Amino acid sequence: MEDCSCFTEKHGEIKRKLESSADYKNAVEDMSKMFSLLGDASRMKILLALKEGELCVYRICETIGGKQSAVSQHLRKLKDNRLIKSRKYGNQVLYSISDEHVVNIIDMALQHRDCKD
Amino acid sequence: MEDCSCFTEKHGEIKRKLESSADYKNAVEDMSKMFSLLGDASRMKILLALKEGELCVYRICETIGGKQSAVSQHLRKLKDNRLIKSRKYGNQVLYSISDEHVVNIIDMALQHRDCKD
DNA sequence: CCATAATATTAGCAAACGCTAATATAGGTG
DNA sequence: CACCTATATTAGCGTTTGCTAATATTATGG
Repeated sequence: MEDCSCFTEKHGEIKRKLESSADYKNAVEDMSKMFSLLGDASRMKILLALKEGELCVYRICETIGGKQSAVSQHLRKLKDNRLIKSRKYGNQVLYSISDEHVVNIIDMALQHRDCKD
Repeated sequence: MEDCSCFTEKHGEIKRKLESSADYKNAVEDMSKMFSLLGDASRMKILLALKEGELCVYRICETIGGKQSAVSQHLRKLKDNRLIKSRKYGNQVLYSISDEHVVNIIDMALQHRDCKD
């Protein structure tokens, strides 16, 4: 346990950063927060739909097959964390993906999935 | 609502797939499952540590500052979902990242984070 | 074998989460 | 203004999640 050779200098660096770098700790929090938002099937469906272009709430519900209230709550979370943005259009609100990184991450996950089949 | 112009052919395609393609539905489930695993700060720390090379459980605990039991449970989840793999080395078990896609996704998220600062 | 070290597992609990149903808000139209 | 449509918000509930503490398992060394 003391002579455990698996622990390298690079691991020590991570340990140090996790212990004393507020910046690194924030990065970890932010990343896991973002992933937890992607980690829900309903929100993933919403993002997959919005990847094809902006949509109003009603159409999102229709596309993913969810109730308006639930969808609205998901949209708020996604928007609060800047994964999506919205604009008003008359009576309705049009949502779209705000961050291309998100698209890239989802695409990469899709690829990842495809490779396994 | 009926004449809503935001809904395009591509959205319709997503809708159709979500309704009738078992494959697509599975992909959505798998992706969100994987993201939910990344969506926990403790597990993210573990993966960041393992990104630097394989580690035994004791050292993982030390690196991320977590209790053995909790870490062990996280490791099991990560392993069950093939994000990490393990090999026995005498008394101990060495864990490492099993899927390079995971590394890529984390790296991309790190980039994403850095851009925001 | 026995003792110890490393890891895994289990039960129980508190917090977080996602959903539903109900209600509120706000814009568009007669 | 009154009404209707689109969206947002809230409260309440059942489920899931991650943690701790305790216990079990497995391997090594005397």
